[in-house]
Amino acid sequence: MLNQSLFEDQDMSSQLGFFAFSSNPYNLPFGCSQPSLKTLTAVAGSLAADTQTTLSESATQKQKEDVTSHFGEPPQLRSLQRSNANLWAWGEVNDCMNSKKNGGDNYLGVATIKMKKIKARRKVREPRFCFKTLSEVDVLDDGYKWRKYGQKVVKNTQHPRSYYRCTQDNCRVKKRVERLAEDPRMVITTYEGRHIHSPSQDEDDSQASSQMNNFFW
DNA sequence: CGCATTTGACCCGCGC
DNA sequence: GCGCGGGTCAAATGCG
Repeated sequence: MLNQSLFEDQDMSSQLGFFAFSSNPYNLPFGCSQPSLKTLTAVAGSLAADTQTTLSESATQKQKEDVTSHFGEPPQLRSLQRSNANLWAWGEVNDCMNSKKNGGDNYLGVATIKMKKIKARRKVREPRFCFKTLSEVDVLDDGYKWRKYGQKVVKNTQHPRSYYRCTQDNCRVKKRVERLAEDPRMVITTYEGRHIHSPSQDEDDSQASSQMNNFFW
C-alpha cells in the first residue's frame, strides 16, 4: 500500500517526510489502523528538507535536474523538496525581532508591529510531514480540529490549495490540503509543526490513531 | 449570536 | 528593480 516515498536530506533544521498512500482504501494516514506502522516508521525515519513543491511543467531545468539526480529517474510523483527555499534562518528572525533600522525605528506603529509579526512567523520553520492519500474528501480526519484560514489556486493546478490551522489555543500547527494535479483522486496533506496537545477527545480515536499521533507529534 | 468558512487584498521571497 | 506566485490576514458571509 505504501508504494512511493520521497525524501531529501539537505537541511536538518526542518524535517519533512513524504508519504504516498496511493492505494490506501482507508484514506487516513493517521486514523486508520490498516497501514503498516512498521513500514511508516521505517519510512519516517528519514529526514527531508523544507517545502514540498509540485514540480510543474514550468519548473526550471535546474529543478528537474535536481530531481533526476536525487531520485534517478524523473519521479512519477513529480514532487520534490525544494532546498533553495531553505533560506529561513533564525538569524533573520532575530533581525526582525530586533530593530534593524538604525535610528528612526523607535516608533512602532501598528502596521510596523504587524509586519514584524508576520515576518517573524514566516521565518520560523516547523517540522513538516507530507502525505499523499487516495480520498474523495479533502480534509482527512486525523483526530485534531482544524480551522480553515485560506484557500489559494496554485499555478498549473485546477484544484485550489486549502490552508488550515489547529484550533487549539497556543497550538500553531498548520496543514495544507491540495489535490494532485496529475491525479485529482489523490489528496496531498502537508502538516507543519508539532501539536502541543492530544487529539480532540470527542473524536472516535482508534488505538492505531493514537499510536500514529504519538509517533508523529 | 457565535463560530467557521470564504475570498479578495496584502506581503514576502525569489527569479529574471 | 520588477513581476510572479505562495502564504496569510481579516472583513464579509454563511450556518447551526
